[in-house]
Amino acid sequence: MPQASSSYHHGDLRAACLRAARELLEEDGSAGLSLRAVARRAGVSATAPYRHYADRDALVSAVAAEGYRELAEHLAAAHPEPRTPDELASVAVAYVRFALDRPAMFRVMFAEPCDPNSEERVAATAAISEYVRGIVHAVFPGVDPDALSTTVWALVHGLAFLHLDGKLDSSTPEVVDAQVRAAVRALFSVSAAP
Amino acid sequence: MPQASSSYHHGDLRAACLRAARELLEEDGSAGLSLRAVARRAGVSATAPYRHYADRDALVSAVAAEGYRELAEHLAAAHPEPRTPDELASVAVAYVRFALDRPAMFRVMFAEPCDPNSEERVAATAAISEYVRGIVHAVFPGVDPDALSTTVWALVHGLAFLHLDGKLDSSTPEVVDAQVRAAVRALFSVSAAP
DNA sequence: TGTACATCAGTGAACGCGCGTTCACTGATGTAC
DNA sequence: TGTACATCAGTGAACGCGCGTTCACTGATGTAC
Repeated sequence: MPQASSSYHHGDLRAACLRAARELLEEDGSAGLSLRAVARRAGVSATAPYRHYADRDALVSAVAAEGYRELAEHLAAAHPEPRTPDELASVAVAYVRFALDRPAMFRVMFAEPCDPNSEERVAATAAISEYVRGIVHAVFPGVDPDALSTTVWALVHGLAFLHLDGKLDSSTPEVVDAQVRAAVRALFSVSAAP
Repeated sequence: MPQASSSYHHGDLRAACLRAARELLEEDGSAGLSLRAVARRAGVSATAPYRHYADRDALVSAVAAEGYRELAEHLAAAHPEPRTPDELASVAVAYVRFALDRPAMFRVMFAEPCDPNSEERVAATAAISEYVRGIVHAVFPGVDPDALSTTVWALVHGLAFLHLDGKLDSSTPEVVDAQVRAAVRALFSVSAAP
C-alpha cells in the first residue's frame, strides 16, 4: 500500500542516471555531459550518483557503452543477415541514421577523447568490429575480410561524421540515405583505372 | 634602441593567441580549449584576447580554420597532382597522419559541435571538398566525380577517426600507413559480387 | 510476530576551481599642426 | 623638431556560474533472532 515509497530510495538510480544522461544529450547536443545535470534531471541530489558511478568518467563510459549496444541493435534491425551489396547498404544507412538521430550520443561514443581503459567500451567496440567483419565476409565470401571490412566501416563511419559536421548535404533524411547508398555502391563498382 | 618595447604592446597578439591555442591543444589533447588558458600561455592578461576575438567561439573557429588550411597544405605536399590510385593513396596517408599528429586539433576541426556560421570555417571546408573532387576527377577521368569523391573523402575521414579513437591498430606509423593504403586499394579493386 | 541492528542509498552543506565576460582604467603609439 | 591629443591595445579587479568531489549525516530496508 505504501505507494509513496519512492520518496527516499530511488529504486534504480543507476539506470535512471543513464536515462537522464541520454535525455540531456539528445536535448542539448552541444553541452558536455555533467554529473550534476544528470543528478538534477534524475530528481536526486548532486552527490547521489556517486553511489553508482565512481566519477564522471565512469558515467560517460557507461553511456557510451549503452550507445554501442544500441547501435548494434539498430544495425541488426536494418537487416539481420545481409548477403548482397544492397543489403549491406541498408545497414550502412542505419549506421548513419543512428548518428544523425543522436548526434551528441554518437560524439560521446566516438569523438570524446575518453580513456580507452573502460572494459565495457572496449568490448562493445570489438563487438561492432566483429559484426562488420561478419557482414563483409557474408557479402564477399571469396575476399579476405580484413582490409575490406576496415574499408567498409571507415567509409560508413566517415559518412556519419561528415554529415554530422555539416560537410555534406544533410537537408533531408532521404538525401542522406541516397548519398550513403551511392557511396556504398561506388565502393563496389569502381575498378582501378590505369 | 628600445628593444624592450615589447612590454606593454604585444605586437601581434592575434597570431600569438592562435599559436598558444595550438600549443595547448597539442600538449593536452583532452582538455577543452579555454580563452583564459590561451591568454595565460600567450603571457597576457585574461581579457586581452577580447581585443582580437569577440568571444571564445571566435577563437575556436579561427583555430579550426587554420587547421583546415594546414591540412590542405599537407595534402598538397604529399603529392601535388595525383594521377593514379597509388598517388591518391599517398594523399590519403597524409590525411590520416595529419589527424594522428594533431589529434586535438583535428577534433576541434571536425568533432566540435561548433556553430556552422563561421564563414572562415565554411570556406575552408569547401576548399577541401573541392580539392578532393579535383583529385578524384584526375585519377578517374571517366567517372562522375560527385559520388566517388564523397566516397573517398568519407573513407579517409573515417579511417582518421577510427584510428584517432583507437578502434584500429595504430601501434606504429608504418602500420597505420599500410592500413590506409590497403583500404584505398580495396576501394579500387572490389567488384560487385552476385 | 516483534524487536535490534547492520547495511545501504540517499541528503545537503561545503570546498576550491577555472571559466567567460564586463568594466573602468592606463600605458603606448601615431598623427596633426 | 616638439607638443597636444585621439586612438589603440593592453591591465586587473570583479561578477556570477556550474562544475567535480568530500564529508558527516540520516532515512529506509532487510535480516537475525
